This record gives sequence, C-alpha cells and structure tokens, in this order.
Amino acid sequence: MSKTPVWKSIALSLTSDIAEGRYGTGDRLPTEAQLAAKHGVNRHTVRRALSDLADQGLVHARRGAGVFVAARPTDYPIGKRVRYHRSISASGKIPGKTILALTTRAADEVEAEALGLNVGNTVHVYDGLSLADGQPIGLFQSVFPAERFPDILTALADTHSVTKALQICGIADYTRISTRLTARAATATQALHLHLSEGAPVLYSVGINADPDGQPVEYGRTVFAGERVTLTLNDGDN
Amino acid sequence: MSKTPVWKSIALSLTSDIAEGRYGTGDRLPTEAQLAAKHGVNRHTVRRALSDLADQGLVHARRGAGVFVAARPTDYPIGKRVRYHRSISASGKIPGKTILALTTRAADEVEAEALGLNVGNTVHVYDGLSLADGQPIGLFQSVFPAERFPDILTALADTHSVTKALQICGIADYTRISTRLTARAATATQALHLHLSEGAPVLYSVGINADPDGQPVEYGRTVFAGERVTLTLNDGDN
DNA sequence: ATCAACTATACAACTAGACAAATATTACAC
DNA sequence: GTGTAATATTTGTCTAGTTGTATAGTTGAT
Repeated sequence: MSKTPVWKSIALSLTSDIAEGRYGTGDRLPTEAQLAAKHGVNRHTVRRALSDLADQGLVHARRGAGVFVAARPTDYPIGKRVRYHRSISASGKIPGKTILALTTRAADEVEAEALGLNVGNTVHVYDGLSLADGQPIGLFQSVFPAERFPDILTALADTHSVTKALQICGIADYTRISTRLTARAATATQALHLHLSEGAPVLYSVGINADPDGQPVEYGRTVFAGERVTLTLNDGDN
Repeated sequence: MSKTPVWKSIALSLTSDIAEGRYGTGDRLPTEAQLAAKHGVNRHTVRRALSDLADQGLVHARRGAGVFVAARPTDYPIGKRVRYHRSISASGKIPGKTILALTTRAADEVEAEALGLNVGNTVHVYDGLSLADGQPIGLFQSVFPAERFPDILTALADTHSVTKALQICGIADYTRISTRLTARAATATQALHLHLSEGAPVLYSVGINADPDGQPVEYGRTVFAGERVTLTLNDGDN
C-alpha cells in the first residue's frame, strides 16, 4: 500500500509542527528518544527524519544539547532573493554582535608587526560573533595596543562596537589600510560558532585599521560563513 | 573525513596561543568559564582540552587559583605558510594563463544584467586557467558583449590577456566597478583544474569591469584555490 | 539474491547542573 | 598597618542526559 518510509512521515510531521508554530525558532525539539517513543520507532529512524530536516536547513542539532529549530523560516533562495551581502568596510559595524571574550595578553609576532609594537607588548583583545537575523555570519577577533587604548575593553563592553569604542578612546575616524582574503576550511570550533559542519568553506579576512596619521589602531581577523556571506567590494563610491 | 573532537581543536588553539607568545611562561590563562564562553562550549569540554595540555606538561592548574602556563612547547608544528598574494585589482590580469575555451553563445540572465544587455544577446566567452610558478591558482570565465567587441576572441587568442584584448578593441582603460567574494567548496571539475581535492575551500569572485564612461565591458567570474591564494586589497591607492 | 528500511546495542563526545575544595578578594575590627 | 572573618572565584568531581557514530541483525519487497 503506502510506500512512504516511516522516517519521511515523521519528517513531514515535524515540518508541519514547525511550520504551524508549535515549535518556534530557536526552540528545542523533544529529544530523539522522546520522539522515537512518541512515534513508536527506533531512535535511528527519528534520526533519519531529523537529518532530512537538517539538510533542508530547518533544524540544527548540537551534540549533547539537543535539536533546535533553525532561525531560517523561509526556504532556500534561488537567485538573489536572500542577500547576505556585507561590505568589507562595514564588516566591523554589523549590528547584532555578541561578545565572546575580552582579554588582555601579550602580542604575538604577527600582531606586533601589524600594530607597530614589539613582541610581548600587551594588547587588548575582543573576541566576538557577528549575527544577522539571529544567524551567526562571522567570528572575529580585534586586537588593540593596550598602551595606547588602556580603557578600550570597558568601552567595547559598553558599546559592542569597535568604531564607537575607538571614538571613546579618542579616535574620531580610522581607515582600513590593508585587507587580505582567502578561503579556508572551517575548524571544529569555528564550525561550532558559525553553525557549520567542519571543513565547510569559510572566508578568512585579515585587516589593519589605522588612524588618519597612518598609525595602526586595530588588527582584525574575521572568519565568515561562506554559505551565508558574500563580501561586496564597492570600488566606486558608497 | 577528519572528525576532530572540539576539545582537540581548543587544545590546539591554546597550544598555539602559548607557542606564539600570547601567554608567556607563568601567565595565568583565562578561567575555564571564560574559555568555554569564548569557544562556545561547555566548561567540561574546555577542561578536557586543558587536561590534554596538562598531560603534555604545558600548563598546570591550581584549584581555586587558575591554570598557569608551565612551559613552551618544544615542537610546535607550524603549518606551511603559503604566501601567494594576488591583488584583487589584478585578478583578471594575472600572467601565466592558459586558454581552455573561446566560445560564442547567448547571454544568460545574470550576464545580461551585469553587462547591460538583453537575455539572449550574443556574448563572447573566455574560459581560462591562471597559473603562478606553474601551479594553477585560478579558474576564470570572462564574458564580453559580442556586439560591441566582435573580434575580441581573436585578440584574446593572440594575447591571452583581457587587458590587451580590450585595448585592441578600443578600450584603452577600464575599471572594476563591483566585486563580490565568497567562499565555496570546490566542485569536481574545479578541483581537477586547480589540483585540489573535491570540497576544498575556494574563493569565488564575481566582478564587473567598465570603461571610463561606466559602460560594462566584461563580466568575470574566478574560482581561486583557497590554499594557494590570498587576495590583497589595496585600499590605499586612492 | 539483493537492497532499502528499520531495529538493537554499545560507546564516544558533549551538555547540563550541582556541589565540594582550594584559593583570592574584600570588609572590618583592632 | 595587621590579622581575621566573610564572601566571591575558580578548579575538581560527580551524576545524568543528549546527540553522533559504528556495528550487527531483522524484515519485506522486487
């Protein structure tokens, strides 16, 4: 008779549950064991259904935590319906940031050269996550010379914004003096933060910002989720 | 593929932090809770990573006090640093190119919009491979409006260069009016051309070049081998 | 016979929360 | 200032629960 696999009907049932709002975005679904009991099947059958939903981008599973409804209510874009374009110059000003860590430590070789410091000089470091529509799109780290900006961490904690924090510290304006871009494979932790699978392509960006006098004030590294971000370089105006 | 446990990746990150001098001998690391927040994991996962470092004798923890750097790693594997910098403004002009195909066909929707044509207008297409030091670094496709440049294919065949071919066709100079960049996974054919494995991260670039009057003359798409190419944006030359 | 769907079991990796033990910090008395 | 007690931090340990993966076996249709 009906040759629809059980897992498919379970997937369909879950899909309608989500579509009808019985599980909102970000909500945790019942555990696989609970779903298995509810439908009277083995856990693996439920997993098959969940994996189907995950492929469609409807849910996102976190090992040890549960399965969550993804913040992607609409279906996939064909063409340019959904545009996650972020301009390079605006990459430090995207609204929706979360602070992961604010630390103070010694500068390594690369950072020292970029900021015009000596190796071992103290730097303030801002680790954060850029979000758009609730979805993580970039994982960044901003490094500032501690001697020049002793109070920038509190400014960052208050504003969440590199630009505003630098303003508080006396830098009215700054310009990006260099940007380097390459493609990489996501590491395990990057994948975790960006809700990707390990090895997924990411856009790796390294940049230096300087004050009007050309003195470097910030050394920033960002990892963008390749599938969710397109960098648009406007060589003209804008 | 490589199912790296998250804790291992965190351990590696901490190891490099120590190896590169961001935390010196005797320094206290951030607390387990802070590290957990920074990496977006549970404290126990961080503890697993720290226990790994402790086993290696890199750090030692004191209950109630914190985790301190005991020594520097003696053999820290530094990844092969590839330094192939290519200017984004030169991404369509890299020397060492081989022609894969010169074709004439109808413009699709995207190309038509980019070049200011109608869908179905004829375009000349240049498929090629960019090389550096004998190694393939990019796979590109340049699309030109056939009506405006009827003889560009022969010019391309002679010069192998987009710039020179456009010069022959009467375009003394052109500027890049838009560039979009994202990271993707290499398809099978791209991997073949670029000597990568399928799924390896590649840098996908789409750009439009226009004559001094702002009229689009070329629509180019390039796939760069992520592990061999770093795009350097020179924001300072204006 | 073969293949897909499903079951069964076991373990690894990670999360979650609670509490204990050691240390650091602060407030206060003197 | 100095010593002490109270409080807050921080690491150590424990229990329990959840998802990810691997292996082996059963069932049923073509």
